[in-house]
Amino acid sequence: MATIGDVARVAGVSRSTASYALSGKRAISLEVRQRVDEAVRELGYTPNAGARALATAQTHVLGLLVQFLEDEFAPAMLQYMLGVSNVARELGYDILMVTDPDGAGSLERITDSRMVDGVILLNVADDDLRLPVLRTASQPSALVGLPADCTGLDVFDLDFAEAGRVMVDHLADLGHREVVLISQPEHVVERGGAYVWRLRDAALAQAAARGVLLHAVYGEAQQPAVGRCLNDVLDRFPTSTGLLVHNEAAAVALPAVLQARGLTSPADLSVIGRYSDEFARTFSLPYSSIDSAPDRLGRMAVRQVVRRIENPGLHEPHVVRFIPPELVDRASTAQARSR
Amino acid sequence: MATIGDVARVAGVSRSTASYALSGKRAISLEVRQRVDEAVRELGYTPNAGARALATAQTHVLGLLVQFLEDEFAPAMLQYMLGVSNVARELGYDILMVTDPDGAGSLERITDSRMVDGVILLNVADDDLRLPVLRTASQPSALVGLPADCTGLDVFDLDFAEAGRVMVDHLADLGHREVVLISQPEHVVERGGAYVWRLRDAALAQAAARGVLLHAVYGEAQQPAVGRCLNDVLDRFPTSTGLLVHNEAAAVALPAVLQARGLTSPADLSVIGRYSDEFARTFSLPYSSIDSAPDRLGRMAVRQVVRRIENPGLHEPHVVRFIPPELVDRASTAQARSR
DNA sequence: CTGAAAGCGCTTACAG
DNA sequence: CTGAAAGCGCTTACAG
Repeated sequence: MATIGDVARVAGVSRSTASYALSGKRAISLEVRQRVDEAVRELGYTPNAGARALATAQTHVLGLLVQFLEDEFAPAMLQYMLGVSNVARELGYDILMVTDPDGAGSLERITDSRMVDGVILLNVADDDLRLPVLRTASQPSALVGLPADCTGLDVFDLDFAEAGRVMVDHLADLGHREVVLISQPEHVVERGGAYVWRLRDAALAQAAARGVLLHAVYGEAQQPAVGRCLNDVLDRFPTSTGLLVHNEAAAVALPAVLQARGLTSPADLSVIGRYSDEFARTFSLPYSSIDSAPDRLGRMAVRQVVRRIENPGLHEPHVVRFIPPELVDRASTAQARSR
Repeated sequence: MATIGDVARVAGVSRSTASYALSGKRAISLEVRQRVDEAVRELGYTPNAGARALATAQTHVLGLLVQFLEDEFAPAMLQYMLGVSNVARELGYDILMVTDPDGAGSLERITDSRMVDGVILLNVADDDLRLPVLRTASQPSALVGLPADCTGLDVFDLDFAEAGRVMVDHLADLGHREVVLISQPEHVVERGGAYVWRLRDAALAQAAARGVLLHAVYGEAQQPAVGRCLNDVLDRFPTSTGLLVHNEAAAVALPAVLQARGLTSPADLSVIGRYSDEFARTFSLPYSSIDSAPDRLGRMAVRQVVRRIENPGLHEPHVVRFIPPELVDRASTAQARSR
């Protein structure tokens, strides 16, 4: 493999001149620049990333920490990963993907060894073990998901509380008086998935305020439990006219369950989910939904990390940014009537 | 951040001794080893990955090239990615994930700049633009998926031809005389997805040999086209008693379609899919299937690349390895009867 | 506008 | 069993 020394020799200049000609960091005579460019072409020269990283203390790599947990629906995570990866590439960064179940350990490893310039954390838990590591790391980072303590962290998340209110308001406005909310499995909450109760508690409060009876239940994440759970809920709350689905696996399973019971939405049941547009397309989900906007959140997180990486001077205060929920109407809700 | 120089100073030894004490590459007195270990702990020392890569010409990073194409079902790719990522970690490698649509360009970039020690390619096309790049790269690589020309490449794939035969045999043995095969969208074939016709052609040949009338049709990859297509197929071939689904999106959509038409499997229709166990679980697919074994293929590919990386001496011939299809019985097939 | 030199943080022959 | 030194391939002050 050709080195910059080879380029310099072929172009008949010093290594520093060759380097500057390539980086454009100082003025170079047209003639020299052309000779260098020519040498680069001739040799097929590409700078060695490791050497550059060592010299500049910048790897142009971002760590992406994902966890695939049993009680979460894996395909939903993919959306976030792709969002992050695509934006990173636009901004000139590569992605080191870490799927290790021992997130904290891996995080420490990739930051301490300076493999990455910054880090993006997905599926953040309330009391995430990775956060202490992150706070002592010297690289900037951003979270997608809200932990209990945001001190010293940049955090991006959907405003789940507002999402809960929007869902309830939407059905209340249509005259629904009894509604069921199916959340993620209870285990997700125990593990620190605060978004579950953030949405649920706000929904409950709003329901109370609007005079709506809201039954909040935990769902399941894997089949066949999901299907059973949905049937169970429909059996237990026969007079409910609305269904809020804060659970991707349940949303995916719902069409078959409704069909089996001879129910149609919105005629028999008004349904609102919470998933991205892309997700709805992939699984052909016919329900209106609060857009979880994974691409947008991924984009915000990456941008923020890159800003901090590239402007080490500015010590801007850390931000906690909630994006407002948007209801994508797929005509799965209607005026309430009894089932 | 502490360097090995700091460690050496604190331990009162030379940098080389500190380095050897850590790598274990030469005998070190117990006392010195302890002093070095103590210094490492005290300073929280972690070797700088870039510097090590420069010195050893090994990054311990593997490139993982994935493409998310419109006409493929994204969640199916995830299985392969996780398989690769997990095995890589077991073997001490990190994953640089590249999702760039310009696979060839990205591949050249990460190999030429020596960001990776080796490369794993997913969704390989018959005439894949990335292959010429791979052949000139100095790092070893492995493909999951069979291209037209395997020269100089290590290739791992499911034996799709045999899979087609197994599917047909299974139904033929049960007395089915007319069967439909739904493949991936035609566009996948045009793009070079040879696995589609490898399975189809073998299925057609076997069907002819067994006296089975096999209708081979292309499916769709996205809703709502998938559902329409399935209904269409069931309308067009009303006397078929078996359905072979070589199309993840169609498999996911099938339960709802059958239910809507009042059909049950296997009573009304014997169904065999082709997807992994994990996929079946995630989507609650009740159909027997040829296991696509993404984890196993990922594991084989990574192992092979790592073997080549770590034994640069042995110039073993390249391998093209097909794994034999296994039918996972989920009781969705039965003796043929007319619909 | 260009060059010689130092330095980034490691590893590993070479010497003793 | 240990150390001094060279080298991996870049970048970037320092000098002219």
